[in-house]
Amino acid sequence: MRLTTKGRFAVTAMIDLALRQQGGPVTLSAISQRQNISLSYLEQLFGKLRRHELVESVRGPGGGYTLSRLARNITVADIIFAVDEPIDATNCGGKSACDSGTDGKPGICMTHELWSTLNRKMVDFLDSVSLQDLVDQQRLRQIQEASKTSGAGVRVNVVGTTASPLNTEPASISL
Amino acid sequence: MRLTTKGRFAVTAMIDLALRQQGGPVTLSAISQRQNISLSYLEQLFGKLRRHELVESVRGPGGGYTLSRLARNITVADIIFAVDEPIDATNCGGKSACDSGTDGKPGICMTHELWSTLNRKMVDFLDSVSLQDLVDQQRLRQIQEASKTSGAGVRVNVVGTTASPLNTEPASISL
DNA sequence: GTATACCCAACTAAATTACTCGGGAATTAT
DNA sequence: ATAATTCCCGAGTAATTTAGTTGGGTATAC
Repeated sequence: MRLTTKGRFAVTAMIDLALRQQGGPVTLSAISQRQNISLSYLEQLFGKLRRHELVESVRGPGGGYTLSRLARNITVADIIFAVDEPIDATNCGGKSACDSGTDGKPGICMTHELWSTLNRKMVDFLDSVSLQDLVDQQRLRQIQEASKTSGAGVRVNVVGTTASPLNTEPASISL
Repeated sequence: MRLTTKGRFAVTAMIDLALRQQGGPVTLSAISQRQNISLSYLEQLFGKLRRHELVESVRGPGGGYTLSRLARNITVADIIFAVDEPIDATNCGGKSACDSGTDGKPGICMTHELWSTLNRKMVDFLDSVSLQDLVDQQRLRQIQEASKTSGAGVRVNVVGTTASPLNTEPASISL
């Protein structure tokens, strides 16, 4: 699992899409302007997202992209794997004396195994965070931002946010 | 936080160092041969690790590198940050109309904020995994590997492994 | 039939990765 | 002293990735 700015672009664009798609398909040019990502780059990313069946496209005027599943059922790991196909982590693949150290000790090829546990844990973690979690978090931020400018005291009870690694704050927040 | 093969090389080399340093300083050429990483590349990585005070160097014959702290007190996040200094995640830094969307809605600059929660959670996770956790995991694998070849039934009680995200298996394993 | 919008392939500049080369400087052993 | 070992450092470099451009298409709504 790699984690680069490419994956960040994809996740950011998917959050933008999830936040806006209730009004019909969202165009890439709109996402491009809002998120400041070049249109052609978005086209490439969404080509991969579509081929991995995370989004669906509608052509023609009024067209754009929609999520092909509920945001709750799309994980960050799904998005990152779609745009950033995994590389093989072996760098001694049949190359040299892989299973014998030079010091005579009964060496095991560590390079194959050392990273795997951590990598699997990372994937598990990113798979536990859904797009909906990030959308909820973003909506919370927007509400908090609005409260700072208005100054009016409003109590908002956020429901439907299931327990997730991202929801460490209580669901009911005072504004 | 980026997660590339560069960070994987650094973590792998640090596990190798932690596994061997009880016999004095470990040379980079030994790590290079065992882990199949070029010596000069290791020198660059360990230059950064040393400047971030994760390792200490001893020059001359019999020299090499040792950990500058206990493996328990070095986290994966420490290593990755040392070799892969973080980039700024803002791509609209003072560039254009950052706080107003083109659709007239009271847009907040999402690009600044969208990734931050996930990124912080990733850092928290990688900061919860210590080098010692990975060493313990690797030692367990070596014992399990040895038991497959010998076939003798031995019960090993692994102590001193504090609870961590990586130690999901019971500490006492039957071989 | 025209504007919208997705679709696609090739190309490119800049950055990063992983590595090589060629020297130093500090330390130990002889 | 001298030699061997090992860290230290900077410059250079081929391959890859990133992020973007260009220039076309195709499907659809009006």
